Amino acid sequence: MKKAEIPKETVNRLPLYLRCLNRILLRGHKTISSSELANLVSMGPAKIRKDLSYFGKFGTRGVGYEVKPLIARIREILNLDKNWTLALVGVGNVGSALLSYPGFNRGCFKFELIFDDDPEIIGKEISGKKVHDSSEISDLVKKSSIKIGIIAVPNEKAYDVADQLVRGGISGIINFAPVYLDTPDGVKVYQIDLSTELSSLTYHLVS
Amino acid sequence: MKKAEIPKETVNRLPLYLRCLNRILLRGHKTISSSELANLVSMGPAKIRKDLSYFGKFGTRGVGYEVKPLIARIREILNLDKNWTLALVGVGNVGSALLSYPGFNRGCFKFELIFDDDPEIIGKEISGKKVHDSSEISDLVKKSSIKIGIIAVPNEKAYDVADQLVRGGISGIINFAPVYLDTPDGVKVYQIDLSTELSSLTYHLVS
DNA sequence: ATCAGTTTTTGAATTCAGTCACAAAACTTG
DNA sequence: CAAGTTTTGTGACTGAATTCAAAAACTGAT
Repeated sequence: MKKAEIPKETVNRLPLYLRCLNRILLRGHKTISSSELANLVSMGPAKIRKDLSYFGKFGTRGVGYEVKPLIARIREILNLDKNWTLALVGVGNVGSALLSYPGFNRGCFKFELIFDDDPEIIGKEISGKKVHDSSEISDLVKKSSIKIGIIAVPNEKAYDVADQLVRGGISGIINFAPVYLDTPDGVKVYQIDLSTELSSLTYHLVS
Repeated sequence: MKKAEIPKETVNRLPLYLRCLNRILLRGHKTISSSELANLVSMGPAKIRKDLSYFGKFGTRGVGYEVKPLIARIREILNLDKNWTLALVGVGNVGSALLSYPGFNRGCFKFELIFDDDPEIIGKEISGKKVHDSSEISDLVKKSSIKIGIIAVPNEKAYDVADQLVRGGISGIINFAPVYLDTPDGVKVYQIDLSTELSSLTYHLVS
C-alpha cells in the first residue's frame, strides 16, 4: 500500500483540487501551473507542488500540469473511478436536499436505498426510488453492497440509525445530526454540522 | 490580540468540545475530567488539556473542569456570546433545511434576511420572515448589521450572489454551492460541500 | 544551437501540532 | 492534619506538515 505515505492533509486537499481542475477543464485549458492553481484555491504554490509530487511526476517543467491526466489520477487516488452506492436515512429537508444535489462527482455516487420512519412517506417513490421503513435498514443494507450510509434524521434517532447501519455492514457514515456517534473500529464517521462551521467562522470574524 | 497564539487546530476543536459539554450539562454533571471528555470525542486527554490551557486555567486539580464556566468561556472565545444575524440566499431544499435546523447554538444565530429569485416564493413568509427578491441583496444587507451570509443557490448563481453579499458589506460567507468563490481579503468563505466530504471518505474505504 | 525565461522536482530547513511524563495542586479519608 | 489519590498544567520531546531553495527540464526565440 503506497497510500500510507500520503499525508492526510494532502488527501483532504485533493477533492478541492479536483473541483478546480474540473472547472479549468471546462474552460478549455489544457495545462495549469502550480501557481495558477494556487491562486484559484488561495494557497501557496509550493504546497500544491508538494502535494502532487506524492503520487508521481505529472508536471512538465517550464509548462505546468496537464489537466486531464491529473484529474484522472486524483480521481483514481480518491477511488472516485469506482461506483459508490449510498443508503440515505431520513427524507426530511436535509435528505431531500441531498437527493436533489446535482454534482455528485460525475455520477460516481448513487443513492440506492432510501429510508424514513414517517408512515406518510414510506412506500412512496422519491427520485425514482421507493422509500423503505427505517426498521428494515440493517436487513436491506446487508443484502446490498452498499458501503456508505448517510444519516439525515433528528438527533435522538441518529444513534439508533447508526447502529442499524453498522449491523447492516456499512463501513462509512456521513452524519448530519449534530451528535457524536460511537461506532466500532472499522466504521469511519464523517460529521457534518452547520453550527460547528458557523462557530469556526464567528471566531475569525471579530475585528 | 492574544488570539493569534491559539493554534488553529485547537480553535477547530472548540465547537466539538462545546457540543459535548452542553450534553454533559444536560445530564446534570457539574464537572468533567479531561479523560472523560477525551472518551466522548475519541481523543487523547493530553490534547484536551493542552487545548484548554491556551486560554487560561480552568480545571481544579484532582477534580476536573467545571462544566458551566468552561462552556461560557468557550462560547466567549468563539464569539458565540454575541448575537449573530444571518442573511440566507436561496430557499430551496438546502435553504429550507437550514431554516428548520434546530440547535443553532442556543439562539445566538438568527436568520434576519431571506432571499430568493423565484417569483412564486418572493413576498411569501417563511419561518415568520418575508422572502425578498435576490436583486435587493446588497441594498438590504447594507442597511442591516448582518455580517454573515449563507449561499444556498444553484452553482451558476453562486458567484453573483457572493458578489452582491460582498457589496452589501458582509464579512463572512458560508457557501453550499460546490464552486470556489473569489472574494476580497476581508471576506472569509467557508465551503460546505458534500461531495468533498464523500471523497475524503471513499479514499479511506477501500481495503 | 544556444540562451533566456519558466516551472517542476526534491531534499533540507523550519515551523507547527501532538504526546509524554511529572511536579504541583486540590480534594478525600482516616 | 498527614498520607494517599486524583487530575491539572506545562516544559521537553517527537513527529508531521509546510516552506524554502537549488538543481533539472522544458519552451520559444534568436
